[in-house]
Amino acid sequence: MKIATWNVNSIRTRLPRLTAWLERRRPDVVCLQEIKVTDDLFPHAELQALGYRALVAGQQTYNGVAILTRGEAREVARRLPDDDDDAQRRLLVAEVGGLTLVNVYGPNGQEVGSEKYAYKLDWYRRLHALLEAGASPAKPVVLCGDLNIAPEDRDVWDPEKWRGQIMFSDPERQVFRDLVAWGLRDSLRLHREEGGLFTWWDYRAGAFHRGWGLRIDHILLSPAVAARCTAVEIDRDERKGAKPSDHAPVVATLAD
DNA sequence: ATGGCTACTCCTAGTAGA
Repeated sequence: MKIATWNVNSIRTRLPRLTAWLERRRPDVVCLQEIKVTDDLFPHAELQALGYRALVAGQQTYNGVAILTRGEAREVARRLPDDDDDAQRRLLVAEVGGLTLVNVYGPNGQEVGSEKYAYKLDWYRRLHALLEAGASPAKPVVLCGDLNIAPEDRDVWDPEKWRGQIMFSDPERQVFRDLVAWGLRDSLRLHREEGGLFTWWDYRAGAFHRGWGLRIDHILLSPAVAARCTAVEIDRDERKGAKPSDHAPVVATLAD
């Protein structure tokens, strides 16, 4: 079973690349972030043609998450407990293939100390509360998505330049450690120890070419799932070529 | 030294992303 996460930065703009990648990769489950489309305009037909059904928590212009599956999926939650109906669409929880799958698009935070930064930290506090109340690390849990947090120095192209900056500030890194402490493993680090494994590169300044990236997209697994995880890959080729997302997909393979 | 792109919108400038 292959589980993937990809911030596509607009599913409508990215549809040709998404469908080509799905045909080539054939993942069983795909968590998408930043689909930037309302539920009624989600491209169900194009994805159904490739054998995927979709759960969608969409929003106009900003945010929006979806889960694509080849098999059955049951929606469990589409917002944090204390979010109201028009809250930012950043969460989708489903039961898929015996797993509790938590698809996360973490707030960016804009700038350390800003209102959006406070929202980011509070959003993660509430996500942690959701996990505490509604899930157990003793069960098969997959939490994945664009967390907008680079957890360690080796996850940043220039840690000294980034230290204290958005996505790499100490409170944000603590958020990531809190998720791990709750009972999740950073799946990529089960297999790879080296630095330079990035999932996002700024569109500007030729950042991809220069290797100026961050690892902010993650697949976290509870121990029972981690034990089945045989490989984790970053499809960095998806950052190349015409009209790429600024994020690359991450794909975890689980043994049956 | 700075910013360098992309995608969105009751669109052609402003906001946001990260």
